Amino acid sequence: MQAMANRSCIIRLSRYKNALNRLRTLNFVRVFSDNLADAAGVTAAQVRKDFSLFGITGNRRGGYRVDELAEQLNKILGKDQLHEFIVIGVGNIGRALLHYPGFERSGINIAAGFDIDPAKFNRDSKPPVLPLDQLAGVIKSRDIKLAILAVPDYAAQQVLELVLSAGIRGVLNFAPICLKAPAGCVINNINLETELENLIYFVNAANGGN
Amino acid sequence: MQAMANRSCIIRLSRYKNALNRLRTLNFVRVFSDNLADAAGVTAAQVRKDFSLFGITGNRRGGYRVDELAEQLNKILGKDQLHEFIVIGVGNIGRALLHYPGFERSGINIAAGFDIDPAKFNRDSKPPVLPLDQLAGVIKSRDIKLAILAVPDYAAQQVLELVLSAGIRGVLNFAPICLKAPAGCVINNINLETELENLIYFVNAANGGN
DNA sequence: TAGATTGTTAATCGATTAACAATC
DNA sequence: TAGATTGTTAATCGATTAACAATC
Repeated sequence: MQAMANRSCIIRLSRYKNALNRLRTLNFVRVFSDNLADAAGVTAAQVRKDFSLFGITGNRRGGYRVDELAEQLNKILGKDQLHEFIVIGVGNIGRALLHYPGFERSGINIAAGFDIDPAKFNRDSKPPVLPLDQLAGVIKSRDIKLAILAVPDYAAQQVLELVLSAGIRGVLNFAPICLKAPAGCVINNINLETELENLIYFVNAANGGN
Repeated sequence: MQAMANRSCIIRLSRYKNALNRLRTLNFVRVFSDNLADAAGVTAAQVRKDFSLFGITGNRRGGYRVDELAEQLNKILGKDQLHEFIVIGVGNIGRALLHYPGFERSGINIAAGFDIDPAKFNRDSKPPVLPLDQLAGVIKSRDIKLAILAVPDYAAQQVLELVLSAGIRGVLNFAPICLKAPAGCVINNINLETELENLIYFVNAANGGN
């Protein structure tokens, strides 16, 4: 249906969606590209361009209906269905994600955590924490397609291959190593150290650095 | 000295730097733009272009010396000095970051955590967790310029203003709201829900969606 | 209708890539 | 020297922005 959208475009759609949700709680009925642009920190032309890419149309003169627009964006972003994730590696970051309260209200469910350390196992916790050798079984029996990787760098590549062979199609990787996505699989990397280095660079550039 | 580098460019520099560190442990002496390109998932031309932006030169025919290059990248990325951060909001994410082991070995020190909940206070823990009203004092007395924000969305804007007025110049924001950077201050946002939505979109686009 | 906003096309801008002379 | 790789310029590519006719 639509042409190819890149990562930046989809991130903007998420921002528009979040802005709309706020407008919805304020009982707004209509919104203009101008308003969404302000909320998302982009230009109005960009908003309309993004919408046109997905065939989203408004009303010349009357803008967009908040509820209709929210529904269309939700559908594009998969918010109209529940998504099940697993978390692999229950260390600092993994544990935080297992219990992150923001996921529940946004259609994201953490089915289970996995670790190699028996001290971390807990079959009865809210998302259970299970041994790694049960990973393939859980993925297959519950048909899970999405995983969050929060293992140490030296284990990341091996664990990646394990989850991919078990049927995972998308991975959000927190391990501090840049994993490459094989064909038919999507990998997004979040590297905390890199993010901080980035911040440090631009703070230096803005202040001392110039 | 150098022209303006954008976020993508600096992220690539971090990747080159990480690749170099791995080469260093393997006792490599020289490296070619080609090798770094493979490691970072970019083209060799991109590597040389990035270097040229920062006046980094190699040896026509002999590539780059691993140790020299690593040193130059480290300097650009501020790895030649220790950086002190504070963490505001000691919930799931905040607590994970307070104790994230990866920071220590990369020149990043978490000076303290802050929260409003007295149950979280702990003056004696490794990074201490202090009440919010001590925030301005700590920032000023230790001349801290960098903060990680991990508070709920409704508190984020207010806390941002608090830390900025206390002297913070750079913020890594995990609160699920897009904070805008006033002039002279850098804000990088990491929105976990947005990241997962992004992943979901591209997994759908790669499989069902087409 | 008159006025305001969309949807889309064309222009601009910036970043990536290709190419190749310089040179180690 | 001959061969290989850099450093840089020019070409390409893609994304953002501007502009404006369509139209509610």
